[in-house]
Amino acid sequence: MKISELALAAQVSVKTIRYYEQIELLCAPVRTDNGYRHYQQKDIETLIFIRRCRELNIALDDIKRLVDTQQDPKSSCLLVDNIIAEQLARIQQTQRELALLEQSLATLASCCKSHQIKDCSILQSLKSPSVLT
Amino acid sequence: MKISELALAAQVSVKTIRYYEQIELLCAPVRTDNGYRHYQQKDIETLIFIRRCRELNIALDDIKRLVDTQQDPKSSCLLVDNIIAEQLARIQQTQRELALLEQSLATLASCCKSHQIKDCSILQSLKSPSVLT
DNA sequence: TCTAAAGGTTACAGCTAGGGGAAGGTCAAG
DNA sequence: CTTGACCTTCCCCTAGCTGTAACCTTTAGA
Repeated sequence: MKISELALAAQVSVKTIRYYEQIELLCAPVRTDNGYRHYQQKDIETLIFIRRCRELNIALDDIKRLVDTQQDPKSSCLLVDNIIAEQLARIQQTQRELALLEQSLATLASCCKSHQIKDCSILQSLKSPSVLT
Repeated sequence: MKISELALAAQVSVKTIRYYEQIELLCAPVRTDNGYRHYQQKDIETLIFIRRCRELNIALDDIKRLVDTQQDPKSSCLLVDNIIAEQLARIQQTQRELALLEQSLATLASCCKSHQIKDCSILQSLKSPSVLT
């Protein structure tokens, strides 16, 4: 199948497919006589797997490791477990940070009762250190 | 004062100060005879303001608008209110997305009881569409 | 048969918000 | 006089793509 057909089947853009090949996340496919990339059914599965991982916000480097791991059916699950666990930990950490940000912003958003810049409590707060400590 | 002194006073790296000047977020300072940048007291305040905004994850473009707005003390607070409100909305949206991600990852992390890749439930789940729908 | 649109190819630039490091000029202390 | 710390400009690097240009191939319609 051609690249646009793979893109449609896996719900990934043509640009992205070529990018994945460039960073060697996807193997370079055979070419037809006219130089067009020619893909196999198996590539759809791989690409869908990659898309799922991306939807979980897993970094391309880690996805590469996951794809490689699957080449050897006898290898251990440890790598897989670790990548998922670390990703979960990262997301939880980000959530904690965003919760603090949300607090600060919510406080800030509700503090301005003025209409002119010179009296704006938001700007006052951003100039003094009280907001973020 | 010299750039390193400004950097210390505002708790921002020298690199970052030069970058802010380059993107015209900070005004280019006067130069001393040897070509060194020479800053005023006022620059410390501006830079601290910018740093506070960055700590709230506000984009440099928006910060630029906030800095510009402060030049005219008679202008309205609307812009300020909007930027803060939009930033709050963005962060809340990201929080909702991360909560979904966390769910998926947590489910995934706990599902693998195998030790070999070929039986790994995590990989199985990532190949089937069930995880993310 | 000619032509125009649609789709393929490569290569380069750009996005955020800076960080790293090279090559060279300047300044103060010992 | 030299050494080390600091200053300058310049360009490349990050992640994960997306946009654009220039060019080639295939396909459908007049």
